[in-house]
Amino acid sequence: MFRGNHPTRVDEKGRLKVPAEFKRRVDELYGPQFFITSKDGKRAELYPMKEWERIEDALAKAPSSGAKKKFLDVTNYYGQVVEMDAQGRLLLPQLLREDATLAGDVAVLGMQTYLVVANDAQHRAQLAESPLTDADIDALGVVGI
Amino acid sequence: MFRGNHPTRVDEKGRLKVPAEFKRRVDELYGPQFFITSKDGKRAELYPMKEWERIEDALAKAPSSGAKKKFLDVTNYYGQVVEMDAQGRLLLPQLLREDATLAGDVAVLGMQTYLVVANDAQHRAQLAESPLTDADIDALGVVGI
DNA sequence: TCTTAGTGGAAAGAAGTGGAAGAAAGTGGT
DNA sequence: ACCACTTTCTTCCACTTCTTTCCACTAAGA
Repeated sequence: MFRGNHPTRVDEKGRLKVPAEFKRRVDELYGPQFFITSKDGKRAELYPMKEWERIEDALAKAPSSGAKKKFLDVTNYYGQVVEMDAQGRLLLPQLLREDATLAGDVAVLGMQTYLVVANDAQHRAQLAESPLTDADIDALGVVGI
Repeated sequence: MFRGNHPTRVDEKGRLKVPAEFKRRVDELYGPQFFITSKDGKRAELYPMKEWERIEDALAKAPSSGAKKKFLDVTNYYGQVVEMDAQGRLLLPQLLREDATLAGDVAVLGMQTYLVVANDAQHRAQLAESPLTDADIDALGVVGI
């Protein structure tokens, strides 16, 4: 399980340094292979290969639909299989770097089964724009929050 | 399995450079022969010959229908058997190059068993036109995305 | 001070590109 | 009908550019 925010940097070659905390988990639970993609072109999502394959399988079983087609179109457009180097760096796909403004300082968020990489300023703006409401929390139906 | 997007170029002779990542897979699993066609004239689809033959077989067993006739009509209209050269290039059928505006920068998308070649700008425009919404994602009902 | 995390960059190798030379196909004239 | 010429197509060679990998240094924390 990936948890929390670990700020890191993207160098001029477009390489993302995977924060040590996340790298430990990756080494332990998964291999060095990732599927890096995006659902909106605004932030990168890093799926350990196993997790992405699980999603592909689930998707293959789902009936054809507009949503499914759109999902495949966009995730395949931004997506690339990428291998982490010995120093724990991932070369982000160029299209995604450009569209999501991923350069210099970025935030890496643990989202349970995958990681999100976002431009810090952009991410703050989005949080401000669509904040979590009481109604959202109620809808989750989770006790103790 | 073909996955993700590997941008490449079509030169003035109409030759598509197959991205190295995809070429490796082709060399490994299939031969250099492809069936290049389209279902809508808007983007090219590249089927390794084996995969296309599998489709033909399935089609031969299906009962005659309007859908089948239309499928054969359009795929045979645009279709051509093409062999990859030693440098990993495919000469795209001229009709398809014209109708799908395949020149200069193009996106090559891995769709599991086949590849899609699309004009980059055109594909982006389509993504922008019908974006993937939160509701779409909810509708998929897949855990962990 | 020692160990672990993070960074930069050089060298080797792979990928991509253009174009020249050879082959094939098409055309016209005797 | 055959030959010669022209033009187009195809294949392959050679160069350039980019990518990847790995080494070594710096910085930070224990």
